[in-house]
Amino acid sequence: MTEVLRLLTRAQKLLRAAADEAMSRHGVRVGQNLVLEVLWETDGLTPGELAARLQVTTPTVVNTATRMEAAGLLVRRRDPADGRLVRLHLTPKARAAEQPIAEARRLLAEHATATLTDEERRHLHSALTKIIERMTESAPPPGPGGDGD
Amino acid sequence: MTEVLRLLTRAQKLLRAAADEAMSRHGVRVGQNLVLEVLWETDGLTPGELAARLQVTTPTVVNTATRMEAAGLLVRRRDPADGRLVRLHLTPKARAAEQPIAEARRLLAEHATATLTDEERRHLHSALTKIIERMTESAPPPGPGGDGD
DNA sequence: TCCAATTCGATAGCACGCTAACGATCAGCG
DNA sequence: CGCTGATCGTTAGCGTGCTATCGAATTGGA
Repeated sequence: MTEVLRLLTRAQKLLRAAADEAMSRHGVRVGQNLVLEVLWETDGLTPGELAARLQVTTPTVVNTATRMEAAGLLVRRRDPADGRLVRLHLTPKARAAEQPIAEARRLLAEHATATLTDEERRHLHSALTKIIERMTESAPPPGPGGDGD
Repeated sequence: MTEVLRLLTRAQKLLRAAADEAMSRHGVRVGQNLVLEVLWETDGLTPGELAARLQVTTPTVVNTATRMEAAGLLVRRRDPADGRLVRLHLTPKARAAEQPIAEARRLLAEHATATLTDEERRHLHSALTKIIERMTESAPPPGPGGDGD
């Protein structure tokens, strides 16, 4: 029964490692590519907005942004209208990486699911969605005493 | 297509967070419970053996073992026959935590997959296994130029 | 027997996630 | 107009993974 948890962890770890290796060939780490995916679409977001879209905490985005700034992938600009806000803007270097990285990501997904049929992919998609819904809505995990069904 | 990767990451993250919270109530962090699971079964393993079983690197086990030693969950003993080896032995405290932690883990798995039918669980299990096989055997990820099918 | 190579665990340093606490800025009320 | 509270980003510190490197111990060949 707890086997599924193990499989999920293992699969995710393997995929993450493969993604990191693929991304690294384009000068981007696995966590940074998630930031890029959002900023390619909507440049100039704040760390807080980015964190909300990526479903991570703000400090996580701040740290990643610092590394990306050091790597020349983005620049921080204070919002002229609200001095509390910081807006993250991609550099040309980051824009140039869009196509190859998106392609690498697509290839990885294809590779990983190559031995699955379309129906199996749909089932997987559906099952994962159900688990995510389950874990988000009834967030309180089962403790001694039963859960809230 | 890359959607499945996102879902997998998100599901794993939610489950990990829930597991960490559940385990923390028993004084054990999520990474430590994996070490416990193995040592409950086979006490006195070396960090290297443990790492192989958990499919992580040795430094990861060493660090976790250090934290667990500080928490009074295990003790290190040098192997009398081979001075290079360190054997990890659980304390009574760690053994006492076996039942509640195993139960918490079971409840979590049940909770997470509560909205899935048995057939859906089998499909999920099968799909994840296929992905893991795919990623382990043909480890080299798809790079520009095609993969090795 | 003794030295070189191998095999261990430990350490250092990084990426990426988290919570807690801090400082700066803005908004709103008196 | 000024002060209080809310809202930001940042920093500090931790857990869990990784690679690279080091020191200690064992092993095997000369």
